[in-house]
Amino acid sequence: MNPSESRARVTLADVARRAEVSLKTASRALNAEPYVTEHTRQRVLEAAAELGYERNAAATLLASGQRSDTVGLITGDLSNPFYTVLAVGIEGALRESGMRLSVASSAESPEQEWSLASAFASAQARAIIVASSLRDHTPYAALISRGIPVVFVDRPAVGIEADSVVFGDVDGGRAAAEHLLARGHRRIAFLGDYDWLPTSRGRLEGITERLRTDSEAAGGAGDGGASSLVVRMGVHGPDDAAACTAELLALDEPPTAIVAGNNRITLGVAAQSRRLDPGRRPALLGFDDFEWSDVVGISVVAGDAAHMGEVAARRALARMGDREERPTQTTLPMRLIERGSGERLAADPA
Amino acid sequence: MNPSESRARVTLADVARRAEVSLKTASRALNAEPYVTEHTRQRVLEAAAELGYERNAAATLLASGQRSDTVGLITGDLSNPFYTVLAVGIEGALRESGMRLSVASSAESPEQEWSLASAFASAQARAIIVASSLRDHTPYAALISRGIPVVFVDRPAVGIEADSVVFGDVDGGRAAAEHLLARGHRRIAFLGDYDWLPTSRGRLEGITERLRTDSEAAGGAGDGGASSLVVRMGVHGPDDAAACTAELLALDEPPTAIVAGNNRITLGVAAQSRRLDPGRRPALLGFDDFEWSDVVGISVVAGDAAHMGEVAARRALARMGDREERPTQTTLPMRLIERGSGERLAADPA
DNA sequence: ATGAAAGCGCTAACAA
DNA sequence: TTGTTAGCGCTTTCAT
Repeated sequence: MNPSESRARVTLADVARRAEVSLKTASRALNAEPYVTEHTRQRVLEAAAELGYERNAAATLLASGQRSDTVGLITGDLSNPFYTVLAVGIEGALRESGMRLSVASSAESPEQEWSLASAFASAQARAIIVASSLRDHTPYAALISRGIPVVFVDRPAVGIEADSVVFGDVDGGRAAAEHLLARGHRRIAFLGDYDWLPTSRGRLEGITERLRTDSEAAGGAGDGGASSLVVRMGVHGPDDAAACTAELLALDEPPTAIVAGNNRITLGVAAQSRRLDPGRRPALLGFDDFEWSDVVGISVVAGDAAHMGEVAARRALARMGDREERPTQTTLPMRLIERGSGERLAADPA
Repeated sequence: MNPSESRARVTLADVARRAEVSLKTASRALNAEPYVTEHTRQRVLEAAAELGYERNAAATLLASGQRSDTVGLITGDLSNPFYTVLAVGIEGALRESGMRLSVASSAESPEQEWSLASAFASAQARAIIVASSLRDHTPYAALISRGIPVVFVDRPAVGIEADSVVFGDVDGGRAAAEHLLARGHRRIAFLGDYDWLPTSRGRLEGITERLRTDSEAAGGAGDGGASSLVVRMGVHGPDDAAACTAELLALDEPPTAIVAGNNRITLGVAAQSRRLDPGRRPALLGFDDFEWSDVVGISVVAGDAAHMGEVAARRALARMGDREERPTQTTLPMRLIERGSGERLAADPA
């Protein structure tokens, strides 16, 4: 039936037979274990090469009862640069320890995410790192208790105690508000992603808090500058953000500054605001950095995604050491990077 | 030793015991196979849930002799948007067929790449899609003959006959040259990545060819406009590209137009050229599209990466159907997208 | 230094 | 409809 190729899988037994040694000896030779004569080792290696032998990972895993050397990463969007930079950070840290990274995407679907997590678990993944789209993470408790370390990144674990590595979103929000207030802005808009996302909430919280403080001070001093915040949540993706920006700019009293809740939103806002005369564009402050931000001149409040990845990977690695320590919550700093768009002053009220 | 958790793995046997059925019945119930009473199925499912059972994928794979439902993708750079968009395209197509995608990065190392490919193979991956960093792909022949479909994307297979899906780089190069010539440019620079990369070579080839044609015509007609091409290959990454751009612009007779060989190079060139007065910036034409290109106003010659991913995935899927067809070479079109930077005219020689 | 036997957790044939 | 018996390909004891 089969024209030319020898399709039958080559097994270790085949190699052993060809090298005229026992199964175990072949196994030892191939695994570079001690107690094999150099001579026999060579014989086995040759036989394996001639036969085109390739170890069956499933069998190895099963027989040894070990877990694989792969760590799974689940993100909601393979193409979001934030997550890909995160992935690079994770990979670098894992590589140092001889581990591999397998990246999968949930396409932001909670069901997909859980299905992927289960798949990783049943494939004996060594650990799972997840930027979760779930609102509640109790299901993950089962994986953890089964001995699979789970590290939550970017979005903290909800409903269970687990390791997580996140950015200081609230502080970031405060910094953003502070920055704009200092430049005279009193009508500020915040465009945030889905409002159940911890990042969106945190960033908004920081902004709100800082503006409230300002308003109170203004009220007390009576210097006339009570600030107002327009909030649009549930803005998902660039197109949505562009539409929302257009709407805001068409208001009677449009905001003089816009804060974009993440890199996708920043793109939409920038695209839309670019249609205005340069002099009439609102100040723009984005969350999360991106490669072109420098060229485009967009100021951002951002954390180091690659570093977040490293930290998360190390946490996972540490957990593999089977230490029964308490879960840790790591918060990484965000900082404001000035590039022009966020430094535009509020126009003087004519 | 173990404080609180019941660490022992729960096996199918445990579930069967608890449900008071045989191993096989439990297996059938869990796999939704026919010939199980609704009643017993429920019992088994409950038992599994109570015990926190999770199937051991390694054992399943081994026992069934099947391959897994995962397709592996190997790229050189997890964070390059070109590859991540490609990955999204692949994933979408695979999802329709119930397959999963596992993405891994070779960090552009040939050794890493081969190690990953082997790992995918021994993990029973259903197929492998690779944007290869290898100069020669004969090693992949072994995988293919072992029954694992391998599809080469972005860079064609070298040294073996295998499926590949690439862009029409040469045509793209021609289009780029044509576009610039039409706008009066006669001193053009091309910054390309490593010169062994088929994409770099092809793009350069197209440009060279078109310019040669032009020069011959000019020579014949004697209209004075023999064009010159400055080529810099081995330009890898934005920083390198920026440095190279600076160097070119400092020439006595700097190029009036720059063609950037890929998206990373485009970034570097744009960043550098931004330092000049707007009126003095060279025309810029990049290869490969990227999200911010529209906002930044950079003209590009690009193919549809997501579509490439889909096509590659479908090719892989088709191969899984065990058809012994001949390998196919698919070439996808690139088109030129005008956004401003590539339409600047060559300054009149004063 | 090498080998024989047992079994990892599961599914595939067969019975019953 | 359910259960029994063999393995899948490999690594482990425990000999030799």
